[in-house]
Amino acid sequence: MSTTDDPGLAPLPLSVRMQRGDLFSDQCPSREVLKHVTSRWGVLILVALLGGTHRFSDLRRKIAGVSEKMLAQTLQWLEADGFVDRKAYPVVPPHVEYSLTPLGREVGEKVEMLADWIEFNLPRILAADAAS
Amino acid sequence: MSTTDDPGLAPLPLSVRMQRGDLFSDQCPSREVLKHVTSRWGVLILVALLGGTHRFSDLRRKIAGVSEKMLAQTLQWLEADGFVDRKAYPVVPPHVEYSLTPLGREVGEKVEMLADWIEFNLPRILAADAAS
DNA sequence: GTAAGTACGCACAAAAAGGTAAGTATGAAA
DNA sequence: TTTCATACTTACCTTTTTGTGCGTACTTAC
Repeated sequence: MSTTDDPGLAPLPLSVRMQRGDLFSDQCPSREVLKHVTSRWGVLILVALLGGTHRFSDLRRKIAGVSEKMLAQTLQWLEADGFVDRKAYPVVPPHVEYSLTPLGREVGEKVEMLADWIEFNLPRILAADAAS
Repeated sequence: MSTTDDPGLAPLPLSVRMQRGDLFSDQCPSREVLKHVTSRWGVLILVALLGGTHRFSDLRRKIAGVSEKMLAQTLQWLEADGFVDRKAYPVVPPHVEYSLTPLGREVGEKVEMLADWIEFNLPRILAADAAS
């Protein structure tokens, strides 16, 4: 099966698939996409891949704390959304390379800006935490 | 109690609180902040508040699908992180106004850029979904 | 001979997130 | 007089997410 594991993504009419999404409405599929992109590991994967192609185990080592299961799953979400490109070489010790598609590079950049902002402004945020 | 409900935020030494965060490392507090900001309702709250001050029930109506519980909880996270300002008027039917702090406006803008990108590019993404 | 590395899938379990319903105080509208 | 609206909190339960450990097929290094 090559379809998504999510049974909620029934075939939508073309007219709907042409429209801009609306995150404020309940049923909008953009919420699913947002979920994948902003998921715990999705953010880190996108940022990591902005730095270039990585193998599965490279990502696993770079992103401290991910389990193999979650890394695989999140990569599959991002692949299904068209953000990540997976290239598998049928060699004996498995060899798979992950990279961003053009679409993935675009979201990745937005995500990275957010991630960078948080990293850079952590001190200001922690100061707020302490004051609360 | 005015501290966070999260027992994991023990008092950190000042020297640590001055440093830039690193999302790739496991224990970095920036991951907590990221979690709040990119949480299911956090994104929507920040974007909504970029449009101006809102009352609790205004937010509830604008963000289709949030429960009161999650709205309250997410607002508390964002308040503790210094992104949201809560102003309560001690009148009989409760009246509370939420707005963004300067810090909140900064993250909010990053988040909005991501949200906008997703909404605008939904058609391209759904096309990828269909092709998978 | 045996352990390690690779890129996962699967079953089971724990943890976290989320939803629902009810309660609160009080004034105003129906 | 019953109902509604406000801004939550709390208890309880369900759903979702995440982690853990094991298995795989084969090669290389020890």
